[in-house]
Amino acid sequence: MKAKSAAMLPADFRSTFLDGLTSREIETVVKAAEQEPISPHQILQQEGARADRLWLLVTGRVAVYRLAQDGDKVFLRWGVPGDTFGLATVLKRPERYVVTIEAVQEGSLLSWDLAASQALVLRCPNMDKALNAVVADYLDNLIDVLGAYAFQPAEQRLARVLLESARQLGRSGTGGIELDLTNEQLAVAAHMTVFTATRKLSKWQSMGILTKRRGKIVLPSLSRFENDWKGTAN
Amino acid sequence: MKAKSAAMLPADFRSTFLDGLTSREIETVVKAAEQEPISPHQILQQEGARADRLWLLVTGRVAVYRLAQDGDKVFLRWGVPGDTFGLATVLKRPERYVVTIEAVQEGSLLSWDLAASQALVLRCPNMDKALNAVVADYLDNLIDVLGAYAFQPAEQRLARVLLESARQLGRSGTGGIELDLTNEQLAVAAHMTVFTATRKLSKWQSMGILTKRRGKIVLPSLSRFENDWKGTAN
DNA sequence: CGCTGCCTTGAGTTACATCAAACGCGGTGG
DNA sequence: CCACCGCGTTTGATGTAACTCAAGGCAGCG
Repeated sequence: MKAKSAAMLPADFRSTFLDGLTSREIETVVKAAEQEPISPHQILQQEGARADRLWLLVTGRVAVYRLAQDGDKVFLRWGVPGDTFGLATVLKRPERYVVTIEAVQEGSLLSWDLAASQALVLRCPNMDKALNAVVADYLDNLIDVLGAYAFQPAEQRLARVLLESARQLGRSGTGGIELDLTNEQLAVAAHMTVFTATRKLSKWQSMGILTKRRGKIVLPSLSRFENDWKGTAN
Repeated sequence: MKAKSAAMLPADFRSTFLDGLTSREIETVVKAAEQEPISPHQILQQEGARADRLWLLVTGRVAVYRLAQDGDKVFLRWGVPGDTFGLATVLKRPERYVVTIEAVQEGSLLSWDLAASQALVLRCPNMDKALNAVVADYLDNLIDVLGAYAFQPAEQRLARVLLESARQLGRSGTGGIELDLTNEQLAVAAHMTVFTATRKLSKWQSMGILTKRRGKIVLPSLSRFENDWKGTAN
């Protein structure tokens, strides 16, 4: 299905990638895209496979991870509307995906196949810069993850994951910011077992700095949670 | 000191960055550079500081790390001749370094200040692509580090560090590949204490799959070590 | 009203960090 | 040539965060 115009994007749509282009270029780019719905558990790209499309998440949520040699998933980040993936398609040779991406919510994406994306790079002088910005952002983000998550105790990792996730996926509802995440999803994102995650979360709940129902977490507020948590001397 | 020509680079010099440019562009770029010697412990850039130069390591070795909030260093990678740093100078706004880099050996670098590097981006049409390639490489590397080092047991991290380091910094000598690294440097790179590193290394030595003197490790060969180590059922 | 899947709790185990202490290589000066 | 010194290294004892496994509770759905 060919996308007819930029009008198909939500009004408040923000994307690092598109922001790097002129509005005329955005028009061109969006017109060349195919739109496609996605559903939970669908694998959108697989590391090692030939990178044959560049794509942009329009709605929904995806998980970006890498497969360890022993087969389990090393979570890297969430993908939210506006995020661009499959950059290997245009900037690596041989073009192979380096990460695996799986949808975790209903949603939709815009995509460009190999030929189309390479043509766009030639046609739009700002494409290189726009891609640069996207890659640089990912790099920054990963350095943060490595520096701040990877070599810190489980509790701090979990707290950070909660904050980041709340920022990206939180809906504000009665009593604070609601997050649709199961203990297991949090555990994966914070790189720990479900058991450890449960214990920390329970502890926090009994301290009154968050509340939780099955499959849902509610933080009073971002700054509130951050302060409360730091105040508990770990 | 202005660099006079590309002739000042070693004959066998390889750089992902320069490889992305035409030979005419390389000429232009190198002519615009300043050359500077570096010595151990010298801080070449500091995270958070204003990014005011783009630079290329010509000879020597540097360590790239990030400072955690509690002040200790989170090692990210070695930098070797041909590696480019300070990319934030041209591709981030506001331009701030995101990592700290420290020299660990005598050597030299070529650098371009803020104005010069931005001018080069405008003058050389392939700069964007060349920078892209560099950033994409770093991203790949970081994903590897995250996936393979960060969430694996200490022994596997150390083995990987040895292999990577040998590849980058190893000299081949009598009896195999020699590495000038202290236990402490290895420990930092593999994110563990010196004690743990010592124990693992001693174990391997007593198994006969490597030898070590003070400040030096000798691996029989890359593939040999890799196989031997895997064969020991961890 | 029972079933299924998420969640919780506890007990046992392990890998690794921490700390204290001593060893020995390799340089330096007598 | 020997005595010394300092730093990189080694070893052991101890503590602990987090994983594993087993079992049971409970929410929400049919």
